[in-house]
Amino acid sequence: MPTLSEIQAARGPLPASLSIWTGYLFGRASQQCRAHFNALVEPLGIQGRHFGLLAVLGEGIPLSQVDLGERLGIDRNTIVLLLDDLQGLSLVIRDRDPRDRRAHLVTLTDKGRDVLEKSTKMARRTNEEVLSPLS
Amino acid sequence: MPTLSEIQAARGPLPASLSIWTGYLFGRASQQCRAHFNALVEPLGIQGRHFGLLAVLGEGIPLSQVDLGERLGIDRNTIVLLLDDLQGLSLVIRDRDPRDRRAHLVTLTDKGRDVLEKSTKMARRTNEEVLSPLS
DNA sequence: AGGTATAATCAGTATTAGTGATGATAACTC
DNA sequence: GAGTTATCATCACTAATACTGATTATACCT
Repeated sequence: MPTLSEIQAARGPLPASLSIWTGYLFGRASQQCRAHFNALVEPLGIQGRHFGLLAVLGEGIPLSQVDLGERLGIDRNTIVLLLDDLQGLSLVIRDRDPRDRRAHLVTLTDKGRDVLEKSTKMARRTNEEVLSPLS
Repeated sequence: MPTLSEIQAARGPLPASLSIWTGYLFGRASQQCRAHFNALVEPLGIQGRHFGLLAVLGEGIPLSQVDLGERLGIDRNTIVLLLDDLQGLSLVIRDRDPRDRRAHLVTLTDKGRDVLEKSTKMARRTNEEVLSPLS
């Protein structure tokens, strides 16, 4: 994996005065990755922010929505909305957890696994293209 | 400057399945930097997104708003709003460009230079603290 | 001079994240 | 085991931020 300064150098002429501001570099890089990836997965009906959920669920362990939120650093309320999207596309299922009937256990459907696979390829492509100017 | 994998390792237990998704790492890192920095500069009345403007203007070359937007990757319309904030705090001045009376030349005031200096220190502190878990 | 392009601004909209309240269930306490 | 408190998911509302389109002034081009 590249160093930050390599990334910075590759991103083209950034204001010199901002080179000390690492957070800015992260922001720019994240912005570019997101834009690139979003364009790639748009035909699948999802966005970058859905990918994290799919990827974590792809590990095969059914998780509650709180768990998902904590792992991904996403607010619980936002998780609800993102899962609504994914459920609307039949990519995930919410089942009551028999051990805790307040919670929902979220799992990928077959279609969800398929979309995860496809979008994982897109993620790799995004990495390559966004980081390609390096070496 | 550290490598991405070092940063990732330092950020704590991230879902393994997301390690291929570089954009996610950038996003998380950027999020943390912003939160940390915002808290530090809040007493100065500004936010992270204002810092970029101050820093670029701190180079001493008066720039038009379009130039600022291009350098920072920020929409022209958003630049207007951010400069409104900074002008409201008397940190910048907008003067008509005598060579192109459509454009405004934006420069730092003395107070702006002072705030830039202080917030630059905060930026350094943020870098250190956010990246400190590395060696 | 007339047509086209650009700079800044504004008003409106869209997107997204965050807050507070609610109903259901669980865990705890006595 | 009844009552209190805490937690999970959801919803409705709000806040923050970014994007769109229109407008005005000025420049450029021929």
